[in-house]
Amino acid sequence: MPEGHTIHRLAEDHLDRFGGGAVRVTSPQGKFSDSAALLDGRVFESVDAHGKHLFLGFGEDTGWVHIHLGLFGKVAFGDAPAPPPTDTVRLRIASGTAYMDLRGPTTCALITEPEKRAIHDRLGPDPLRPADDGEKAWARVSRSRTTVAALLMDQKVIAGVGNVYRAEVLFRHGIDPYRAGKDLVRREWDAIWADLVALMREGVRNNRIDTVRPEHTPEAMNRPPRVDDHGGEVYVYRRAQLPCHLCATEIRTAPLAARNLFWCPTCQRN
DNA sequence: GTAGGATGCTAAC
DNA sequence: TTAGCCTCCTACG
Repeated sequence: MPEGHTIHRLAEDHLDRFGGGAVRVTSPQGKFSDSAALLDGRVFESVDAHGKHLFLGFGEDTGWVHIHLGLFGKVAFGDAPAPPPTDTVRLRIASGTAYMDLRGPTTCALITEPEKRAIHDRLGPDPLRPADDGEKAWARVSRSRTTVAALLMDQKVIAGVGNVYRAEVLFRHGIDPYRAGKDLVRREWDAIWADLVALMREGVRNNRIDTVRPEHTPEAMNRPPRVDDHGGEVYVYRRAQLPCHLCATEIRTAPLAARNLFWCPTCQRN
């Protein structure tokens, strides 16, 4: 379930469980064995998250574990004692009280501080990083002929937004996903950025994506709650052919930048 | 049992 | 633009 909120939540959860203590590090599946051996027994010092990239810090001399979950990567936490790992566990970190298993990541690698910096440098501002703001993103969006739906998925433009947040934030602002970035006005972008900050912070808090306003919840509208493994309450994501919560128009879907875009053709005409 | 899809991204053409 | 990567789960025979 990896959009930016998941990664920032994982950073917090790792720090809570392992921060400041020595940990056992293994790679039952084998692909991270050499680095795991290097890290085993060291102190878990710090965490960082930028967009969909997670960094686990083991100190200046040792470096960072760089994790990117990709589409199917998953982290599972549990209490000690850790059970025998299954053979798909790429990385296991364990302390006296807790363990975590990482499966199926696109990236799990031990990197240096300069390598970490290079990753930050190629990522755009992240609505979940307190020091970031939408200014640099606006500079790119406002000059681009690319559709706003594609720009929101471009991690060089804005880091952490994925297919759910892109669809939902465009719906919440009534914006036609196919508009070119350069046709947006400043006020629209500022509103999108501010909304992403709020939505994604709530996503970190709840560990899932909810985007419907209080007046549009299932209880408020007297409709059944969403039944979907994704879990959250949303307006359009994966609701193709279902009626829009606000206007009852059929939600549409189409591939855009190799992913399925969802939108309401009636509500999103701006 | 098999196929296909999923909240992602990159390298190669 | 496409294939490829990595895992898990559902739908369909």
